[in-house]
Amino acid sequence: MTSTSAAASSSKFCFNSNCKELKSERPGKGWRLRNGELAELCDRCASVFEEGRFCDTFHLNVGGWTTCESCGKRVHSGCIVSAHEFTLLDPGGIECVACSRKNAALGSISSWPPSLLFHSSLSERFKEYPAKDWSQLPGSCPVPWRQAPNLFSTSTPQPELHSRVPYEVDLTTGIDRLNVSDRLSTPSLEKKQYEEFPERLMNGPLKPFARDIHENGNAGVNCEEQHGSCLAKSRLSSLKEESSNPPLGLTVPYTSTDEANGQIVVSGTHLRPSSQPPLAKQFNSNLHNGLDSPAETQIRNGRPRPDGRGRNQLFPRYWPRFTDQDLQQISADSNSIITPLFEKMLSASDAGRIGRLVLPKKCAEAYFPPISQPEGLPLKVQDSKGKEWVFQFRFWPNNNSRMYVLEGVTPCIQNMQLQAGDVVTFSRLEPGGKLVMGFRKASTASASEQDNEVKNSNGVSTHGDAELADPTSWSKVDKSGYIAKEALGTKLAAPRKRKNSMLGSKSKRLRIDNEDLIELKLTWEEAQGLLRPPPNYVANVVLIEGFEFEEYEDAPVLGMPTIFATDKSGEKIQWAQCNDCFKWRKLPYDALLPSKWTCSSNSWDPERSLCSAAQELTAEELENLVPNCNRAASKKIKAAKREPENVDALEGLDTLADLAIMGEGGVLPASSQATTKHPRHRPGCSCIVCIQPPSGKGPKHKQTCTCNVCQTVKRRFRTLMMRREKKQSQKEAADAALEKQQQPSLPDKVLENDPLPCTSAGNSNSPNPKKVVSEGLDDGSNRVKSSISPFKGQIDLNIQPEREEESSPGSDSGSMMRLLQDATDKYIRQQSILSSIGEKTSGGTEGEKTSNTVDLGASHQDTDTDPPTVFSIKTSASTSATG
DNA sequence: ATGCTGCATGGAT
DNA sequence: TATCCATGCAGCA
Repeated sequence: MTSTSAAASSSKFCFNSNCKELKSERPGKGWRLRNGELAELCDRCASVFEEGRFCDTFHLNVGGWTTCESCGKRVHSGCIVSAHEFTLLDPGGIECVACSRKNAALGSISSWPPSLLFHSSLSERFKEYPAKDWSQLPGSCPVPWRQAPNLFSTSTPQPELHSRVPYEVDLTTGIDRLNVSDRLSTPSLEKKQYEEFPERLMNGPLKPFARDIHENGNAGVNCEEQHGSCLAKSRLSSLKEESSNPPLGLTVPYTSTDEANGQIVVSGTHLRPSSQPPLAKQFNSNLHNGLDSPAETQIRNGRPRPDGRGRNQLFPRYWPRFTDQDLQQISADSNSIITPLFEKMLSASDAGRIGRLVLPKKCAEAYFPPISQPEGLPLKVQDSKGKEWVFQFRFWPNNNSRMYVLEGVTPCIQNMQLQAGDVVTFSRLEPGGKLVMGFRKASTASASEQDNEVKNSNGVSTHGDAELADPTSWSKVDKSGYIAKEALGTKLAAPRKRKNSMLGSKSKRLRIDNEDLIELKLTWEEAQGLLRPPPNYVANVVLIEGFEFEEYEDAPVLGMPTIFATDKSGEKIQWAQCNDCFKWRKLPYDALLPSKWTCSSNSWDPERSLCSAAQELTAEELENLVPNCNRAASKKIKAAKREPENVDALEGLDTLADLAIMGEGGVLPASSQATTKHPRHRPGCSCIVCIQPPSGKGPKHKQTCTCNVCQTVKRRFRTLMMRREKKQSQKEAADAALEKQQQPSLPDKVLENDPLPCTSAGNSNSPNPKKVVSEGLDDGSNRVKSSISPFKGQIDLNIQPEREEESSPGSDSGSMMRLLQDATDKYIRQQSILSSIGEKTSGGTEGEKTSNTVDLGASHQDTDTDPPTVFSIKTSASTSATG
């Protein structure tokens, strides 16, 4: 057969053995051969085939004719050419396609495409040649015979076809889809498994999509039960292969939620009689009796389908949850049905400029054509707008496995305006089997989409803008740096960020991640800067080390980033940008803005309470304001390089900077770390990583240095301390409830000189940050340092607010910490003095005090000239974040 | 210098 | 443990 079929394309003559005509230059295509190729026919035979009269014309005198049990029509049931023209009936006999459809529409029992009979062989074949010959499947494939076992064992790869033929399933037949869907079925047919099947079926809220019939069953080509048992066995065996993973695709979150409300009906209840394959209804009826449905469900819903290796369970995160409205619209408009296949949340890499979308392996193997060559093949995908894209579907060898990617997705991604965190969905449009790519925005999903959205089973929540903007939601949001960053409006680079648990690793990559961690913490700090008091809430002002802090019992709101400045008259003001017109409006210095603010809310300046009002700030002035932060940093660095006094500056703050990083990250970064910029950092990034000159380069810093690095380090230090204090404060409050208060809050001096750091006995009900800090130093080394520190705040730089559960840096941390502490002590003392006299002295000082609210990246200013501000810290938030 | 390509790495599951 | 997959990165154009 192989040789025969091979002749299909090589011979000059029509493939019809009853015809001796020469093929034309562009021979007509007939039935699909077992090797996947299409029989090439002369024009006449092709025409006859197309009209469905091939067997009638050429095989009349050949055996194998059977009569349809319903209508009596004769069908050449033993012929590859007519394989799709009939279905096999359970009691025996056959039914022609028309009758099969009709009966299916009437709710008859399940039918299976005859091709399913070969599934075991098919899957077996795919097991051996997982990527062979599937490129042909997309084309019209009226017969399943190409999957015949002997073929599988002898078939030869045809990479040329793979690379030539874009994947676009022919609408006229569905067998290809059947193959697509079931090609992963496993071969073993164990009766035992079959017997288990119904039970398993009933276990879950299985409500498969009617459309599965399509997927399995070739668009209306009805095949009957007789094969069903066989098929079922085959499928059951597949299921069993996954038995180690009971959830399989059977109890599917979205199945349980879709049909009920019709939201995911994409392929089910929205079917129209006109287009809905009769089998659909039939299928549903099967569901009710629990037979066969699980497998169907699994397939239909894009649930895990066993692959040749028997390990093809799709992870829940890839389960399609819904089809976006556009897709549904397409479905409605085109009288077609959409079957969600899978979805994937875009990673930073996916959404990046490389244009490569990594496909989940199992999804790729389950729903995309098999590819044997790394080059893969072009894949046509239609987007939700109907626009067609051609991606290169290919793979890379990877650890004896494959990594599937779609290349060239950048235009599409951009067209859809997708970013990391957004979700792309892959569906199949029926009839036709065309791949359709939809999407779901992570942050701007439409209301309807949000409504439709089933709660994410894997816990990935899609935060809408509203949710983020909603102060009440803030408290629900994890107070991690990521969320904070998100809250700040910064796009999340990797929504499903891997847990950072590689501290101490020597790997460069891990070190980079450490830096990432640092940045995240800075982000938290930035988030603090955005916190605003809740409306009508009077904060408790706490003075800590000369700094005023506002404490809130309730969650503060996320305020809008503003630019603090001083106007020409010397008055302290701030600039805020309207969310609508983006004009900058001058506001009182103490104005507190909601996270979204528009001109209409500008009650301070009625003349500019409309977006139409001109902007007071000139472009030049604005330019001076906005980029100040980064410009100033670079200026300072440059200036420092020029200034001899800076060149030979003490290493104190340098050390402080390093140690602060170490403190954050838990390890002292290697010298190379400071030079390794994480890709996430962009020009203009003002985080500690980016503003640090490469190790060994850049200026040395004096204690009085006011460069950005020093300021940032100091600022961070303070923030850390504050967070620590707050946590301790809360802890103390809790402890206080249990312990007798032995002593009122101790004067600073007492604490300073208290050689016994264990001062829990001296707890005070009123939070005393200074004392709290010392109380929090339950680590032995910390205690020592605290006791020897002249620093009245008893701040131990070894504290890692974010890592309180972790031990302090390594054994050598002591000396480093001393250095750090020394530097910090000096610095803090200076700060205290400057603060107490209320002078606006060095920019560094002022910057220190304001940076937490001001240094918010692009929209915030360099802190040099900013007036003192207060920290807006939500006690509970801090606690939850650190605890 | 820049972007692309193919593969390697390693954390997460 | 094996596998997946996000991402880094060397080599190349």
